[in-house]
Amino acid sequence: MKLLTRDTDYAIRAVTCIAANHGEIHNVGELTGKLDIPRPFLRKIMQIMQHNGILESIRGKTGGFRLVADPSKISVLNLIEIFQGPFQMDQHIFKKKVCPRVKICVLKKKLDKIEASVKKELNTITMTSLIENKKK
Amino acid sequence: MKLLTRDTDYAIRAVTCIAANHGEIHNVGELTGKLDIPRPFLRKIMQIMQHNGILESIRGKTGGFRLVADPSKISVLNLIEIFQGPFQMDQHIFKKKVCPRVKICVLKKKLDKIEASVKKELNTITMTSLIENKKK
DNA sequence: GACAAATGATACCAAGATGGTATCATTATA
DNA sequence: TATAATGATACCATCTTGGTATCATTTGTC
Repeated sequence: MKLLTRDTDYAIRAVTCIAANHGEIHNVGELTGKLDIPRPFLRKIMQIMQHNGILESIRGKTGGFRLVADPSKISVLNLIEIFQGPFQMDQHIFKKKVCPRVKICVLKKKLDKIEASVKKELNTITMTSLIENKKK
Repeated sequence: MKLLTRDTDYAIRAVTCIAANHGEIHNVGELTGKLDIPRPFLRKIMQIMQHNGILESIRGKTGGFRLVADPSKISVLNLIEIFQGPFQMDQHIFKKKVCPRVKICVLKKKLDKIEASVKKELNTITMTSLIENKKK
């Protein structure tokens, strides 16, 4: 049960890396080298983040991507939901009928509670919190 | 990121159902009817639990399965690990090189902490805790 | 002993998700 | 006008999930 898929993982790397030099334009070629992510795959990921209001793109020869959202407001949860869809860990549990003596509600409730707490935790991990404070 | 896959889900149903009548032999045909699980799939699941010391099998015409482990000591975590392998939510994160200014350790540590707490919670959900106490 | 009905062991399989690649069009700078 | 960036899409191989199918073996009952 992977919490982060590959694209989310890569996205976190890319965003933190860009956020470290906030305001500057970074192109995929540059990031590919820094982050060791396959270039075409990273391109796709960057485009998705652009569609989702995390990045802004500049086209043309000296183009690239720039952070448009506030890095202190982008959480790991945000990126997970962009790349993996709505966060839910207890899909399709006990939808069908079950042995009558089993308290399905207990399990459902406990799992829901776990889910909520994980979600909350993931939301506190912001991009800023992942960047070194010390200069150099 | 599903916490429980289908087999784990089914296994929980089956075990709780069997545990509700502890000591008795239940065959797959009976459980299939009660639990609404495809028969051959349930058979496979039961066999896996037998291999893992949860159930004991009785062969022959009046055979079936019987609970061999203490239902108060079988947790949802146990079943997850049987069907889904070792519980780890942060596989392959940041294995390769990353932008030097990014604190990869922070993310790793936070995810590890989340994982540990989820694991702990899942371990407290035992089969007994899912069975109705009231007779009938 | 033969039959029926259970499990044991395995092999197979379709659909969807994952982790990418490839291609062509468009934009903008030099 | 050539070059180098992104935009948009289509494609693709592999793995995982959620099963099915088959044949062998065991055991109770007639």
